[in-house]
Amino acid sequence: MLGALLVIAVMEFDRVSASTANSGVVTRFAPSPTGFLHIGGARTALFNWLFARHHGGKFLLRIEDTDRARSTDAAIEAILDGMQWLGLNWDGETVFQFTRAKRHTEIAHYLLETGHAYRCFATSDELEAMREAQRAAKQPMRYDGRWRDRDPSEAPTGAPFVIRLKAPQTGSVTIEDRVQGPVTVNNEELDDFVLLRSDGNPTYMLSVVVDDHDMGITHVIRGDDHLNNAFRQFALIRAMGWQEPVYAHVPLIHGQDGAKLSKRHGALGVDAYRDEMGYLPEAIDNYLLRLGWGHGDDEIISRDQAIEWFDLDAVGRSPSRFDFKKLENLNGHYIREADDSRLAGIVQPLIETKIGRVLRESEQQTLVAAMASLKPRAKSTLGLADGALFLFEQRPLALDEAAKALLEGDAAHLLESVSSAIGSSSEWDEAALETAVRQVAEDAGLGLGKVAQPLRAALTGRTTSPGIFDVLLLLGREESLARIDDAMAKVA
RNA sequence: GGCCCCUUCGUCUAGCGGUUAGGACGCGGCCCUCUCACGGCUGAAACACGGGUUCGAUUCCCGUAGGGGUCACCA
Repeated sequence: MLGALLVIAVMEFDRVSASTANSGVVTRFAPSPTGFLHIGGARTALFNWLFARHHGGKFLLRIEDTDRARSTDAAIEAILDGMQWLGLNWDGETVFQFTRAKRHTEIAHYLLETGHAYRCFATSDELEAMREAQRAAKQPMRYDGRWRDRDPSEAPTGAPFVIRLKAPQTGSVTIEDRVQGPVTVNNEELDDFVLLRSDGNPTYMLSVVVDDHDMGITHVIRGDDHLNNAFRQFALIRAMGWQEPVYAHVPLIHGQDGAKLSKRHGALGVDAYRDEMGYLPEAIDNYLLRLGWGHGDDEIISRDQAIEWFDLDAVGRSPSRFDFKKLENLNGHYIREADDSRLAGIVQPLIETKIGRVLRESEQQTLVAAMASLKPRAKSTLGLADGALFLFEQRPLALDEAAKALLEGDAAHLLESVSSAIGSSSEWDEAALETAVRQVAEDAGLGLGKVAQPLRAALTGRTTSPGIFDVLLLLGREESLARIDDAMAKVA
């Protein structure tokens, strides 16, 4: 019953999409949920999204979950979550490919009936032997068409079979790829690939073509590891008499060493870029956009600008290497531009984890206020959290080695002078604090730095921090004086 | 191995027959400066190689080398 409804729905969809096929751009991102949304997939999704938005078209999402053994719900979650985080919203309902298996099967049988496909009874062992022989003879390894013209009655009764496409064996096909340019392959290079497995399940090659057609996809933008598949899919599309989509095969992203991106280099899930490396989504989008695509000398490109400028013709044809340094630089830029309360919201849980307690309301306000002076110093939200940590640490502060060194010598006297100078100040604002501290330095015949550094060590436990007057302001009078006292006690 | 694709500073790229080969990241120096950042100025740094075509090639063509992708009843 459900299946019947599905078929009707698909046929309906089919008709609708066919009537709109020429009027607008429809792209899709079609990940298989066998792992997280990795950075290469994210870029493919971004390009599809930008192209669709640029043309005022639609961007669809299809989960290719036909490999039941390897697909997981967790992976689906990770993909949807990652896309939302990157701001890659898709149009319409998410299509789950597995739910359309019946439709795919029907197409395979239709092809069989119309003579565009045939049953192949060759066993796995038999095919393996064939490939082994080809390997030994240094021949290209491909299915030799042994059942292409044989009568199915020659097979043992009840023997399992697959359905293969009867692909053209002569001539050639040229794909006008929007990124790769015209690419031609001789049909003899292609074999009769499997449409339907012996267990009756459709293969990826069949499913993609049918789904892309039914979903009205006009532009297939994907990694160039699929370029060879495009020729096989072409044969299938033609056998069905369908309209071919425009193809754009984007080069893959490589690691810093030029080898294919692997876990070792950062082919991690986008969630790792967020949680473990502290990147902002807009930084990742901007970086990914500039990887393999350029627009003159422009580097910092807003979302709106990207939509306006993005074009497939400007996508390069050579693979590019992933450079964390540049991503980091972009991340620093976007952190500086980000809203303070948004950043505080990202950083707060990180801080709470580190100090092992929840931030009070007043502390949350301090955190937001601290962002202005912390932002220009951070390259990641992790670093931002680390920079804010001193504000909420418990007294007496644990000093790092360099900070301890700063408190040696006559630091105690200086701190005492500072303490009484700022402690007696009626105002606790930047102007008053600066006047007071500078006066201490001048009286001691020292530069401001000689006073500010020990003070910084006392107040933050570190040797680097935002400007010393910002620190004083953020900490407040009571906490500042108490920390200075702690430090003096420690030195004495 | 067959087929397909690629090749401008270390990296990402601009260039689309005539440029002092531009920008960005990173790196060095200087400035700013209470530290670290930010910011500003500045320096070093590239057309893989060999043939053509052309008055002239980074740019067009062909090789060579190097790199990548792909050759499943996986997607």
